[in-house]
Amino acid sequence: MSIKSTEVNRKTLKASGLRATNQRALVLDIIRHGEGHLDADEVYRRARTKQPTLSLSTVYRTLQALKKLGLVEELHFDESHHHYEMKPFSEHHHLLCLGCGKVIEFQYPLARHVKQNVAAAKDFEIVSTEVRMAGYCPECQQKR
Amino acid sequence: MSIKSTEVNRKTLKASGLRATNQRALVLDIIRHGEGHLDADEVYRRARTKQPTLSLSTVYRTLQALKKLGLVEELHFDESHHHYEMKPFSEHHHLLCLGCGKVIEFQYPLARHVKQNVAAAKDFEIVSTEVRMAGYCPECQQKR
DNA sequence: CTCAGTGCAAAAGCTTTGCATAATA
DNA sequence: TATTATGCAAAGCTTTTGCACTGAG
Repeated sequence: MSIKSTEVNRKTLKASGLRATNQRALVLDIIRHGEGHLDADEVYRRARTKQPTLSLSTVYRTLQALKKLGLVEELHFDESHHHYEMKPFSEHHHLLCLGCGKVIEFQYPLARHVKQNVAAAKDFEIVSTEVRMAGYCPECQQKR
Repeated sequence: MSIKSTEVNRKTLKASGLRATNQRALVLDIIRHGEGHLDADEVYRRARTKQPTLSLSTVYRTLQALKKLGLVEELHFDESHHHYEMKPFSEHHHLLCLGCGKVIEFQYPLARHVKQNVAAAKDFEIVSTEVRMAGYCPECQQKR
């Protein structure tokens, strides 16, 4: 974590009305640079390398706080735990490999169109859209 | 649970290579007529009214078995537990109300098209597609 | 008769919470 | 200084597992 990104994160936190603690700046930084989809435990393990006294409860509490602020998104891929990532400005979607668990993001430009259609048909005010696909990546296709 | 539906379920189970126990027939029946999205505990509670000795572990084990067979689908809507429903022949998708938690299913005919596009672009062999949207239903829009 | 399936109880994740202490604004 | 946040430990929920017993084929 660079000094600079810490600064940015502290500002983000303050702007959101939260106290800018080292723990929160660190968690935010890890998710920001997390490339993909970190679960709480992974965030915890990475954070401990920088700040060994940090507790898992703080990670969970921070994740909840960031989620509530809309800074971070909680994803439900697999069976038993959640993943977190920075909330994107352009919506993006996920491709999950059933063989190796790899997650690939993709853009899906038709999403807005679908959203409008469904909103009109169901009289729903739609806040978010997610397309999830599962299958086998090239590597795992060969293995089978 | 009618005699008839029990019969159907027993046949389904046998055809799948599982032993047709009363517990399994009952669980399958509950999901089949479950209108929407039952979690394990709800299946358990409903099942106990018919068969009070049934255990929660059996419900879980049956759910896993049915999922593995592809008869039942496990959904990941909210935070801490799963929902189950019969796997449809035509893919369908979900609209979740953030106000009241109601889940609405909808068809999305473009899914196949999207699937082909993504499969081609990513060289992925796609097994399943799910579109999930979250927002506010008409009732909850008024309340806000 | 044999083996798959069940019930019970205990364990195993993941996540949340109570409370005293520490740090921020 | 007045809160808000943290760490620790304990509890809570959902789900899984070991084992002896039961029931389906």
